[in-house]
Amino acid sequence: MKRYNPSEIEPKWQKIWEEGESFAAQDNSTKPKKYVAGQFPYPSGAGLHAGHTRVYSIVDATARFYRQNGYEVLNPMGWDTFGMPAENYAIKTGISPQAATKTNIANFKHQFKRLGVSIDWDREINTSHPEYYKWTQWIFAQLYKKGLAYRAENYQWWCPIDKTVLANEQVENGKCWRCGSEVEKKKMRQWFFRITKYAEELLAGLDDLDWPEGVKAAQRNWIGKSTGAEIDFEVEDYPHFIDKRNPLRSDKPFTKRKIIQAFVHDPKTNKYLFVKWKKFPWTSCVIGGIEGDEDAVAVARREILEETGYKNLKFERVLGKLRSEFYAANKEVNRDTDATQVLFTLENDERAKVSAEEDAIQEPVWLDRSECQYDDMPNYDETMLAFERIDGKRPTHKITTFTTRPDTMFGITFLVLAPEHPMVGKITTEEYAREVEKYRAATLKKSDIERQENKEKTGVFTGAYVINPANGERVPVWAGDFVIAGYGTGAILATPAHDERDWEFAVKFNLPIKVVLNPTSIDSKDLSQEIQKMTNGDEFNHAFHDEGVMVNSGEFSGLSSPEMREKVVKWLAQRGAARFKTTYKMRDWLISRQRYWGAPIPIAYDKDGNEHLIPDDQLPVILPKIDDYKPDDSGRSALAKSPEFTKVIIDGIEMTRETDTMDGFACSSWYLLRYADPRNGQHAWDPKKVNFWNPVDYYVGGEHSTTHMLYVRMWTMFFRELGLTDFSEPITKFMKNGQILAADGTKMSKSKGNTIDPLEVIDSGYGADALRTYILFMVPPDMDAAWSLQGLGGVHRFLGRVWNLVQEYVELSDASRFGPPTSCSVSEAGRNGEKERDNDGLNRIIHKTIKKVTNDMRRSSFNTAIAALMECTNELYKLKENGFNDEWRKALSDMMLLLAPFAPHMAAELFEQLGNKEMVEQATYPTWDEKYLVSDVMTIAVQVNGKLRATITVPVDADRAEIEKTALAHENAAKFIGGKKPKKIIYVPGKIVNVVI
RNA sequence: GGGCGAGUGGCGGAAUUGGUAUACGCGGCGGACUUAAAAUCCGCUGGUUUUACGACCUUGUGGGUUCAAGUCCCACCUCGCCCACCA
Repeated sequence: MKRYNPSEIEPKWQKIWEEGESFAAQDNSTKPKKYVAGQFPYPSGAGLHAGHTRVYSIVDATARFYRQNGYEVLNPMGWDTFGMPAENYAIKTGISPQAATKTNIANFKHQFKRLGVSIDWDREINTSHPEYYKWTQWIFAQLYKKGLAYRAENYQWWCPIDKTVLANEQVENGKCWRCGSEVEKKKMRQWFFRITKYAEELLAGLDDLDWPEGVKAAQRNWIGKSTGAEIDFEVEDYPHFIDKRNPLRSDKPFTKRKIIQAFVHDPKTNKYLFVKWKKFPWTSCVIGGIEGDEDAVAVARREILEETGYKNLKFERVLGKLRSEFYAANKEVNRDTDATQVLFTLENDERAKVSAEEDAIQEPVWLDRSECQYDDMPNYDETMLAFERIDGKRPTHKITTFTTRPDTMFGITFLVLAPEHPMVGKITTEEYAREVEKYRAATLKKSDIERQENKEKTGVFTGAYVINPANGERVPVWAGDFVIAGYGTGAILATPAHDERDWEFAVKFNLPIKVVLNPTSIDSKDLSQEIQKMTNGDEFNHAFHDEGVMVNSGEFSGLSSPEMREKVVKWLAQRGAARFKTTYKMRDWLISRQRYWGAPIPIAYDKDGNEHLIPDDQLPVILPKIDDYKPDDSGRSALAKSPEFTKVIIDGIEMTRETDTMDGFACSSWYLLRYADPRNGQHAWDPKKVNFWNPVDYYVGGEHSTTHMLYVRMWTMFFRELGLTDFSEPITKFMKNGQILAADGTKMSKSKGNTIDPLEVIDSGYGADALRTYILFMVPPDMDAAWSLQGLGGVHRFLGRVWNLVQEYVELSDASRFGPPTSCSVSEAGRNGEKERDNDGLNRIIHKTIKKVTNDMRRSSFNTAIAALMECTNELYKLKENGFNDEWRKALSDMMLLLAPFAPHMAAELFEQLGNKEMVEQATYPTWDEKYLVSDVMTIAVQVNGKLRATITVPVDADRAEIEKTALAHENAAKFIGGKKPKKIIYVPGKIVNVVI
């Protein structure tokens, strides 16, 4: 008897498959299609690892299963070849990425073939081949034409020593991975794809996908939708000017002076109250000095009365502030004034007597809006600023914040801007300018990791204030790096009593905490006390951020927080100060890389720096072979050093090419479509072929595919808009494969030396079949699993048993040495009810297994399917003690068909040895017949009060009464029933009798 | 902090719809074959208890629903993974 020797049969069948092109997918098939694919690999120099083996064992078992089940199956393979490793290798060794890639692909392909995977190699693609990236560039052009590819400024990591841009993962503790020097963030022009346009569609589409919930959740989280409101805060204006007619004199001392500027509006005439100076050709509003902490409004009221006699005034609001510097000749000082502007309405024109002194120098006048210019203020624009406020027009300076909790509006005690926020530079007062600038610079240097690790809040006061539009309160504005520039508006309103982060910030910088929300269970006084304790740092150290009832919120007090959210935004919206807003965490996709080894971006610039698409007939923009792959001093890729590359003529005009290349994710965002039509030289694909094969029915990939799969989805949505596909979701079912861990349960890594080399496993005598079957058997496909050599041995032993069983049968059958036929088939013996053994007859075993394996394959439960085949083998071993007969040939053949998706070489070999002319991978998958599964008896569990007390065997056609009678009569059951009358008897047909007493 | 998932023998795991928990494999023990070993084959293998039949306990912990719970509900504990100052 021949021993199982995979090293003999595996090469034999691999050769047959290759020569017969057994797995070529037919475009014009009339069969239903199944498109099965694993995420294509990056062919590294190290060759296949255990993870690859896992992915493609899952893919191949599924592909083979559907192929045997009458589907036209597309199971392609390609290479994701662009990327940093090849480029770094080239910089180090001088071996071109093209050459290294070629070698690696050849090695990967060879290794895949040794696994015996059923791939249609005619459809092989390679993203770094011009035939492929021509179309990647073409797709870029389509996106560009629709405004979905654009250039914008963006902060990038920059190493000043290497003079190169670094990716996030190349920055280690704020230092360059290569030279160890401190890196900084630099503003650079970068290319983006506008994926945010699809945010809502990407989110909504998830609901209908047959993907693992965890993967869907990760995408939802990545998209990060949140609904809230944008709220505008007027900056308390404080424009500064120097009186040009009265310039400062450097030899004179400075004095500070606080003043008010009082405006009175008469609604009847729509005029404004001013005073005209009698001795000078000046007209101005009422002006007066403030002493100490005096109330500006009271001062204004008094000054108006003193200077003009008007006394019935209604206070409207404080408008803001103006600051000026000038030389006051009469006092011989440089004066720095800080003017608070206050507006009143005239209720009636009753006047008091003005003092003789005042009367002598000035008289009141009523002016139209257009006439209102202060003669003593030289800068007309600054003057107008104050009047724009009088007119109720929009303020010139505002800060827009995003919040999900507008209900806490009345609890705002400060604002925080991201340090990078453009308003920071504009609003910061001179006094704080140095500190703010220092902080800003320090923040830009911090790596993201540092920002993450150091959770301690940092920030600086800008010196500026804004007005809370809900209650008119003055609110200080801070800059802090816990606010992220790219999210929302890069500015937040802080309600420390009701937000953890604001809380921390307030505590650290000793800012006020104002409670405006109570849990319903505690009345308002209680919570204030709690908060008081919190601020004292006692028992409580956190904010209350749940829903509740509003307090201290003006007319909104008493509303529930969700109710308030709606109402306060609507209320503010009437004044143009707020609007409902949905934001997404997801940013546009940055695709430009200052790297050589990628698909060149098909853009050129004219003399004036205008962008021009490379025309279609000049595609592809070929990546030229160069000698030195190092990026040059400009921080651009090595391509910039090639004048032949950079120079291009478009429509007769000489231009300079873009030297950035595209992110590898761009290349992998459409490869699943290219497989449907991989050799098309005229188009990216023929929609007819793509609409036949795609979307992918079964896609296998690792957990790091969240972004990859978002990008694939976005592109597909775009293609659908262009009419290039009929569908907008590219992947119908996704299987997230788990990792293979080392035997000690830790991650495999070269440095630890605990990796498993699949080729070594094959060569050491186990063979590809045992390797594949073991990998699928160890755990369900989506679970992590630790490698076990003993486990592999067990599966190898199982395959050996299958082999020996078939050998035994074949040898006996060839020699025609079967004894007289034994009645081991239910089809004959079972029906006649001759022998009890017939319940375990050949057909029953096989059909039971067919059913189990088929159903398990449909739900990708490979481990249990293989377990069923092991069980089947064990049972056949017992059965063969009674001798073989002719029925075994069919039974064993069927078993080979079930085994083929896992151990295709052995199945093919044994299927052939069993005398089948067909190839196992083309032969029809067996179906089960229920008639073999029904036995003439069944086993019923007997429970008393829910506890198992006995099992009884009854004829299948026994009726309920009979079964209950048998159950009650059972010795052990009767013991527990103890002669009592059952209250109730539950009978679950074919399974259980439960006697309740 | 947020999200997702998982806790079942000595180990990996099975139990698909609430219906005989521990399939299958590993490991362990015993046996057959062998001069011997390997390989192969056969049997036993959750715990406590019992001569035995059996009984009692057991799916992270504590409650609940139900004739019946690994499975459903509530609370808690532990672990893993992903995202993470996202307002």
